[in-house]
Amino acid sequence: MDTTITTRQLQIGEEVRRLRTGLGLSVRTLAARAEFSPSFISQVEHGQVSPSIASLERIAAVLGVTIAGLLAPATEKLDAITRAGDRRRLASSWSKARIEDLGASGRLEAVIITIAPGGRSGKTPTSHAGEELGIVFEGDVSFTLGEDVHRLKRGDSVSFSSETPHLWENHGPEAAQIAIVSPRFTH
Amino acid sequence: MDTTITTRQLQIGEEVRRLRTGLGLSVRTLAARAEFSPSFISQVEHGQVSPSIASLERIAAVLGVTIAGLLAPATEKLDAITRAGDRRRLASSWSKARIEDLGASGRLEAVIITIAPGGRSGKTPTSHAGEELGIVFEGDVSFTLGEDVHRLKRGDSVSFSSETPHLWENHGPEAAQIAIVSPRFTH
DNA sequence: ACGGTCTGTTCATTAATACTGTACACTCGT
DNA sequence: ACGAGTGTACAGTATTAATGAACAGACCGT
Repeated sequence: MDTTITTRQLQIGEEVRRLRTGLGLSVRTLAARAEFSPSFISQVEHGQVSPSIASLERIAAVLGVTIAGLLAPATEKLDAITRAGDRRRLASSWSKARIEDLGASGRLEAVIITIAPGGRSGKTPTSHAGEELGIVFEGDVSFTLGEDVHRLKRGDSVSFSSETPHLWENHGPEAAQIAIVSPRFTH
Repeated sequence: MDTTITTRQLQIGEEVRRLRTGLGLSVRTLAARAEFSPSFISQVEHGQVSPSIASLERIAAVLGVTIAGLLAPATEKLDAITRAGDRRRLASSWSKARIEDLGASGRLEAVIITIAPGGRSGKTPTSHAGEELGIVFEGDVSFTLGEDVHRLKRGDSVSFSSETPHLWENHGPEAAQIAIVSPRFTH
């Protein structure tokens, strides 16, 4: 037989089961709605098969998620509140800035950055994988994105691919704060 | 033959091709590294096959992304700035609240909600698929999450699974603002 | 005790299709 | 004109996804 079971298949299987039981569905009813045999669903949940995208999609549809929802299962530390005065401080290479964690649970990762006057995220714009959404929480900042420099004020937001070279700076006389959120794609 | 081509398969194919050409790889070299035939890679890129998870993972590994990166490809409208006074207003069923778009590009979706005194997100806590990260931008709000009610002030943040019943309320005398970010899993 | 009906799992068999191999058409340097 | 690169088309097969039947256990009412 030699049924090879990979980690990812197990991961998907666990997520399917978690969602199915959460919806109060039995293996048979899920199978019926997705038009599969019950045994197949069981095998999927045990990671014994490597379903095709098309098959997974039919299963995901019944569970009310997209296929990506099955493949990037949320980490467990959800439902957490972080008080403004009680944030975990993160190490950083920024000059004159403090980076604090807003909770990196689930599929999102968020930090809030306090930049002292004259502080910036680096000497030159940086470029890395991923994507970011920034909201200016306090103060005035100048934000370099690619070729352009934007002056952002409280309430302004920016959504960009992290591959575009970017740089945050605080030229103003007072401390500025920006909240930055990015999607997690940890395996 | 009757080769059925689904939208999702095309989507994956386009993403594979985008990543491959971005890395300067030819169909043959990608095939060799992932240990597939060139024709198979071509078929995948054209959405003519529905590869198994295991196969897709081998391809994703060569391309330097996770499988979720292939399945939840970013939408194109990236690198956009939204000014505080220039946000697109969204329709909502909230009472005494204004919901504005912060840009739903890429894999993130963000809104900022202004709740008038006495306003709330609904009569009872709602529960739906997904996940949210909220940051109180202005004012005091009370936030119900499951059984607990939390009083949140400016700068406080909360990260939770949308499946947990939740409700936003503004009991204070002044308008409150919260920014909410969630990962997109739109097909 | 007894059916009856639900639950999920195992495993050999098969029907489907993922994947291959070969052939093709095309562009680019030499 | 050749060789070496590019990507694509298509018929075939070998893999395996998916099935079906039979299984053991839990629960219910009679």
